Amino acid sequence: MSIEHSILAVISFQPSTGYDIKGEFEHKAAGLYWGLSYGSLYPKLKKLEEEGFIVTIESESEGRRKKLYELTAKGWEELDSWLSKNPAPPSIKDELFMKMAAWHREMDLNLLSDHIKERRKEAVELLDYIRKWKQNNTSFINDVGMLAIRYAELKLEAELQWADESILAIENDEMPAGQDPYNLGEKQLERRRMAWKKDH
Amino acid sequence: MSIEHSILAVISFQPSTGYDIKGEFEHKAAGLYWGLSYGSLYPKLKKLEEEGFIVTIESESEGRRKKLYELTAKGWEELDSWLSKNPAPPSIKDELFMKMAAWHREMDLNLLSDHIKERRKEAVELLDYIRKWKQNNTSFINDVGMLAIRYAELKLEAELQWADESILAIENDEMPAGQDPYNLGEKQLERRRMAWKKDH
DNA sequence: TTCCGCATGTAATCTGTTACATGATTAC
DNA sequence: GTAATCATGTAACAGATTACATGCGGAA
Repeated sequence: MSIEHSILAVISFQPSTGYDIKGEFEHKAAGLYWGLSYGSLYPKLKKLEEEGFIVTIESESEGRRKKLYELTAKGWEELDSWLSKNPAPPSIKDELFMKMAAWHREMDLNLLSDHIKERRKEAVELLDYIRKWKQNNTSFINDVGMLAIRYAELKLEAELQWADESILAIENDEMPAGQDPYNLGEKQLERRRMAWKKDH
Repeated sequence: MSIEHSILAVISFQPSTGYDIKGEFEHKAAGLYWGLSYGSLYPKLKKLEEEGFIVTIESESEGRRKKLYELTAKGWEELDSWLSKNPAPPSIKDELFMKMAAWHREMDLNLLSDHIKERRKEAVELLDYIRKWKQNNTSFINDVGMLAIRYAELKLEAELQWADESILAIENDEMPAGQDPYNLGEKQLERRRMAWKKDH
């Protein structure tokens, strides 16, 4: 039920429309927590209203069709109870990690270093965005929020450090030594050759 | 199609059964890349075989029913092509981050520090697991794989550092200053009180 | 002989996205 | 006047999980 709670969290900052909420997930969050699409957002808002966690406090204002949602007492209680519960461990899906784990001897290392450079670029951009955000004098960020931003910053700095180290290692051919007790690396090459012969 | 590729990647290490693959995602990966359930694994293996990326090389061996899958030439090609493509940016879903962003003045900070301590504990365990893994002399890890492990290590170390910093900050009441240009913090408390009065 | 690990699979369900449909307001 | 942004919503589809169903082999 985590997405529903995130919606309650966004509304807790200030009464918001579905559109506002989507924006909050798109920009502020940029890569730090997950996004959501209108296709799931609007049905969920409807459900949260039916269940009494939120209410529409404004509708069809100034000729323009819009619904501003606000938390009810029940909504605040639910938010507090969610905040109190131990958060689930982070779930990370990192294709770069998977690809490195699967990288094999016949793959060009320059390709990998391109991937890492690209990742580095993304990290620099995000880091830049976050650093501006925390002193833009526009967003509401309380002291705990600052701790959260520091969390994101440290992780990105670690990513950057790793990227620099790794690019250097690849370019200077100073890769760390692996381990291969059953000689699977050699067997892998052999299996590849076999597959090739068989299928061609 | 990323999960399918991860399956090909696991088989590339050595011919594997569905059960083996599940295990690889469960243990080795522990929090570093995503898991998958039998409910999606077996249908995908079937599909990959139908499409000619993998073949069954052994079946019903030693009386026991089992299927060992191996990559075909087409499978190796698909794997190489996937490795060559720029990996998608990592997707992170971190409830702790969301909760901190939503933390408000009426919430007890000791609860938050408990959450962070729990997170710290998880990070220590994972770090310990990874450090043992990279010198267990049992797993096949090549030089690029070592780079991947270093990646995970650095991120976990950053997490640890942040946790220590943050717990200290909370306990010594030395929280970083936030920003609140529109005084939303005060308004939030007022909105809470209003909701309470209205609904009770 | 009973439990645990190995091993495969399906059906119901849940959760979310993409693409589509609609329309008002605002900035250029 | 026209493009971008604000704004809400649905239907078809994609993707994955949970729970269930089955059964062998080895260890205690």
